[in-house]
Amino acid sequence: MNHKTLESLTITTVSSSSYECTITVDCAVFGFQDNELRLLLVKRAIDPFKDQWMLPGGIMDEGHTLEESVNNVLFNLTGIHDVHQEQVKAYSSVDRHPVKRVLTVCFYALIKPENHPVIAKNYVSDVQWYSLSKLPKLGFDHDQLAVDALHKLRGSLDQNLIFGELLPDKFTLKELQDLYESILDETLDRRNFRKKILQSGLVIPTNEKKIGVKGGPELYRIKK
Amino acid sequence: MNHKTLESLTITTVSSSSYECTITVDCAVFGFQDNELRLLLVKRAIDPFKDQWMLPGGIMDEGHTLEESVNNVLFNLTGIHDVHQEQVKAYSSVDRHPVKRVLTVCFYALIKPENHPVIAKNYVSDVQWYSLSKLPKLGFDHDQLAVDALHKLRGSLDQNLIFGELLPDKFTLKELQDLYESILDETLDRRNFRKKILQSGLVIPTNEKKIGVKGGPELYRIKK
DNA sequence: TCAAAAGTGTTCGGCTTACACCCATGA
DNA sequence: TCATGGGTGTAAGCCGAACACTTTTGA
Repeated sequence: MNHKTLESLTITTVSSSSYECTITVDCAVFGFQDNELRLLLVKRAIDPFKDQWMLPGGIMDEGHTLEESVNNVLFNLTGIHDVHQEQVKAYSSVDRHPVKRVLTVCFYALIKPENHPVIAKNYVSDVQWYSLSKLPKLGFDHDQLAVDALHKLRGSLDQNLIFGELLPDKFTLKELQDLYESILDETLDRRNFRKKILQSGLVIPTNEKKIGVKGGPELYRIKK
Repeated sequence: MNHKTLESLTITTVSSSSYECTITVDCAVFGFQDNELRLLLVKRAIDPFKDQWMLPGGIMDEGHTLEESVNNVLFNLTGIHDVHQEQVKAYSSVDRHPVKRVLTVCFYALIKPENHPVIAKNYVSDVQWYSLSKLPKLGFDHDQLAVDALHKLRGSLDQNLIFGELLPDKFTLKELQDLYESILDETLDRRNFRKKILQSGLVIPTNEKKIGVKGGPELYRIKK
């Protein structure tokens, strides 16, 4: 443990002399496209890390919470708006930003890409959905943030109905299974998967069939 | 969604004009004492929230990470040092501190109270271990932080060997079970609990018996 | 008509749950 | 000696894992 800063902490109430630090939010936006899980990356148009891919991120603005700032940042960089997000973790290494000290809180969000066309805005020169298996090297420490966000997403698979955020209103069980397999990065038994999902009662058939697909699969929707 | 601050975010790289904000850390320190889980609280000696109980907390100091700051804060307020902690969540409501805007990252830590005598230091007038069932109303939004920290602790019960941080080197299975029951807030079947723990292989007998207790229970220790 | 994908049930093993009596010890 | 707590085993139900064939549809 480091006690070098003992003195600096004897004033422990918040006052105008407190050390302040820039706070940013970054967001791992996941979408399900072409039957696989994808991550939304932006290419940065300015230094540092000019022309490198990274998670969309930006400063937390005055008078707004972290969550509100995530929405603002996503809109300003990619045009995406009104997403629900979950907090992953705060990162505080003193050297994670080369110019000045920055504390970052990372989030993940789940969206349906077909409902959210993306466009590069402001200091971003490009926006792309990347397959998780083909991610480029990311700027800053965003490789780590992306890994942590995926782990968090995985961990919440059982609890939440996260698929509702990622799939269209009507979907086949095959699509749902592909989504699960993408997130977990493992293959699942089709019969056991169907049994588990249908027994949960969270997904119900619509009595419609998806056309243009061999086998004529039933379409399902989230209950309620 | 609120787009009022669109303009303020068009400059999204970090610059000297970025909005800055005081960052603090708070820590829910859990200890196992008198066969129940307890939470370490400090009584604040200064305004705001003078004379109210709360989680120990303080500012993140320049040149140190959040984790290092937690250790510094705990040492400066309670004398506790060198604890391992886990991050719970960041809190960013704009009005959570009555004087100025403060972003707080909350942690939890697990310690053995008998190894960490506590003393009130600096702006703290008292330090006490509180049974979870008898917590007072806490200052700031610390009621919420405490609940969230306990949930996080609960969630990590299965994965980690967290008991190693909370129990003495040698302990009885009854003590371990009491710890689990305290954290989960439910009663467990004694035989099933023993079976599960012993089958896991993470706990092994020492061939010593605890004296001063009826029944003469065997003492166990964490493997390796 | 053929290739591809959808749909469907059963068995097995392991894990969790419920449950009651005897033994060791301190008071 | 007695009251308290420690220690032990078995049976039943539940859940997850493994596994193959028939039906539907688009090409």
